[in-house]
Amino acid sequence: MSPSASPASPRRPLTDSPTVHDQVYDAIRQALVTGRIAPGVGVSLRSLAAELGVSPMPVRDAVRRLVAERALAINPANKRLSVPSLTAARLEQLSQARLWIEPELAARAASQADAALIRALKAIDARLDAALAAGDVDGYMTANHAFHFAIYERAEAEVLLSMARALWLQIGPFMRVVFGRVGTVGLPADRHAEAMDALKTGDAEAARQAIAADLSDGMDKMRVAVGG
Amino acid sequence: MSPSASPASPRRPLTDSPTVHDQVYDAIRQALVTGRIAPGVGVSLRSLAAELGVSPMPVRDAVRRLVAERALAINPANKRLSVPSLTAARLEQLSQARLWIEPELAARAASQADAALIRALKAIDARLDAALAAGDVDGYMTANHAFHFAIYERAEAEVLLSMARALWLQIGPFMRVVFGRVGTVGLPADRHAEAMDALKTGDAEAARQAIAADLSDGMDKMRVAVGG
DNA sequence: GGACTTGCATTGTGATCGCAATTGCGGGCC
DNA sequence: GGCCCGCAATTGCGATCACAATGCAAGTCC
Repeated sequence: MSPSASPASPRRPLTDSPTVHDQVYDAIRQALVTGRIAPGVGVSLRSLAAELGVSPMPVRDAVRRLVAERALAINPANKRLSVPSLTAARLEQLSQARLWIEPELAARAASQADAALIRALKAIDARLDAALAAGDVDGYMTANHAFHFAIYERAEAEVLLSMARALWLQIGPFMRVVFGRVGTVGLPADRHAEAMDALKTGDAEAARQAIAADLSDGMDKMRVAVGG
Repeated sequence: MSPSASPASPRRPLTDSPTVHDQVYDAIRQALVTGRIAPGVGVSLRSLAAELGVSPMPVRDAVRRLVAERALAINPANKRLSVPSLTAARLEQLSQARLWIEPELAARAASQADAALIRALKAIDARLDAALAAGDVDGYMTANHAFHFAIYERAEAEVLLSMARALWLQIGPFMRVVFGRVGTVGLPADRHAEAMDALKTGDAEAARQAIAADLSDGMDKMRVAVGG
């Protein structure tokens, strides 16, 4: 694979406003969340760089960042990197962490919510339903992510928010497994309606419960998809 | 800054077994935890590299890693990096996260504890007391860190363990503030004894309570040091 | 005398080069 | 025919170079 062999589609004006590093980071992040990089298989730094049309340097930086966020794993012996394998133990720990952090963020956001947030959430939820009806897995997952973090960002809790981001990044491959096996059907958005109601009335505890229930629903599905 | 130290020295004991990146990472990490880098002041990549006698490249990698772990912050405008400032909101969030994750790790470790662990903990606690008596702040903090993570590593929960590590890294500067103002006195190690007893008997709930109490003690002190 | 502007030094970023180590594979040997 | 050794390609790591942007400071003009 020669470095000058793929200027076809990935050759983009990468040097716009953000740095190349950020673009590479987002690209790999997206590839991870959408499951384009299968867990277990090893990927090489140079191949990624060639695929993105940049030098290995920003790729290395992005990979280090993702490794620090536990979204990528690196074999100590090989030094080769791969996606962490999906084990029941990992899923259980990630679920437990999410079940504490994310309801907390929702509860904090309840006191900060306003009409604009509710409107934005309704719009996102509409996109989510549309993607669900169309069987658009990527669209559903994007909208679901947007819905949750539109809430969480209102909590004004930067530390917890960054932890939630890291958890979503790690649990992305699991989500892909869910939709790959059981499909997008059977994932009701009722919890989202409950969450929006709670935010509208500023009820922190109700928001906490709604998000906790939403997470539990999704994680139960992941559990059956992974564990058996 | 004196880059004439050894910018091009071909043979250094640095290239032993671990990589230069890891050494730089550990060096900056230690500097952060021990408070050698004061919060708010900006540090430069090249100055760090010159100080460590390496090229800016592994320093950049290490800094990216630390930024991803929220141990360092980077100004979006300046692009210059600094230690995150110590705010009450940050401390409160970090405390809340620790209060959930670390007792959980202790509880999980309770079922895995054996005599060897207890012996190791006793040795660490002895070093801790010695440092406390001698007024050795660095020694105390090192021993305290070792005590907690000797327990946590027994939990066999890699995800939660890495989260705990990141939290300690972020809360390090706060700890330095505590010892800079109120000194090392008045930090009883009784909770450590409680924790060891709980681990010895395999009592998960007692271990959880002991670690939670230990954290609460320390964080109360940080709270008064920062907020008041 | 004070504020603005212009010049230089410094910083972060990205690319290319060189090096050591590991992997994969082909040929030679038993 | 199977196993083992050795060579080549690939990979990651670190250094150096080059460039754009920012910070700082001295000089200049009002």
